[in-house]
Amino acid sequence: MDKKIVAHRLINWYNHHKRDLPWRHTTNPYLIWLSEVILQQTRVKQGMPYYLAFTEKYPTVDDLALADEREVLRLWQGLGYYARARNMHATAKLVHQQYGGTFPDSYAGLLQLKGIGPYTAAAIASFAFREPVAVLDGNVYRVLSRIFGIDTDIASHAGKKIFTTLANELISLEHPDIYNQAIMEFGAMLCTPAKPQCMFCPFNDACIASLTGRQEQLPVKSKKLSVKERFFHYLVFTSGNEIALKERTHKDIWSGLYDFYLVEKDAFVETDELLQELSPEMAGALVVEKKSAVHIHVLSHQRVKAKFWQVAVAAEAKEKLATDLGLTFFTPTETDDLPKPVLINNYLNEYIF
DNA sequence: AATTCGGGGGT
DNA sequence: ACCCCAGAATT
Repeated sequence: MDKKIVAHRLINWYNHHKRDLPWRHTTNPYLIWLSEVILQQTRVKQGMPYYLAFTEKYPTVDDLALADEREVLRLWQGLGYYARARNMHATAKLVHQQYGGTFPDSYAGLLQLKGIGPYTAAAIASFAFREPVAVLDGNVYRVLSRIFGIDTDIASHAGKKIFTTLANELISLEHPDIYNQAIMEFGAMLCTPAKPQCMFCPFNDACIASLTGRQEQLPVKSKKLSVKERFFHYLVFTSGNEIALKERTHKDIWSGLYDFYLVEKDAFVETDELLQELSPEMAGALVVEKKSAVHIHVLSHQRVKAKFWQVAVAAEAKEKLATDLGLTFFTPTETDDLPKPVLINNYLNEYIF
């Protein structure tokens, strides 16, 4: 396949089939950055409402910089990979305070910012500043591996180098922004992981994968994901209409979010055992009101099995319990304003509110 | 180079 | 049940 025709065919296909997406109507680096961070490992359909919410609440990088991090995480709630939101907020503050609200205007400059890696730097540099640097995302790996029949492992150092070099040979110097949009859109809409639409593909006369029937074998990705199983015992302490929550600050899933008092064990144990272990002298002041079934919450790398015990706390024991266990009691309104994992939010909606 | 970070959707 | 998604940071 002649490398010079690839960009032309991709752009031609794109001009006829592209979706109308809001971040394609701007060259504002802030809006492009926002969309790219949201879309990291996230489908357009899932990210779209978040993009609309963030652009409405924080129209400029300065607005985002001045926001409280908890508020940013709350708006991010449900999107996952919460470090993205924390890094995004940190970068907003840096751009606001150090750069006067103006983003770096080059790939190299963007790459220095928290939460901006090779992909996102290339995306912003090309879309906002028309810098001819090729994006490498899951779509690009798939499209290029198939058209050129490259079976080098895309997770390996050698693979990344091969694809990076190839992508930067293909990029249109006249329209680097459109080329980058086009190849990703092509991968997302036509050259899909399963059942690609080869019948309608502008490369079906030359695509190595199509000609050899290896569409489903490419790209080659060596990855084995070990899924760990975890057992969470959540003690949902209530006092009147208030609920006790705790910020997750350790290095684990859901860092920065709020959940209930958590006891993790290698397997489920009984309620009595749990409360005795917690505080033998206070067990009498605690009344287990509800016990939930097992909620299985699936993450890409963990299977969390959670049981919830709703425990009423006697008024005289409330302060000591909160102090001893590092909890804070919140009203329903306050609770709603806190960022929480989907597992916790679901429980609250189902059993409390 | 391998792990760790969510949650949703497609097959 | 398994795969992927406009990846990045950490070890």
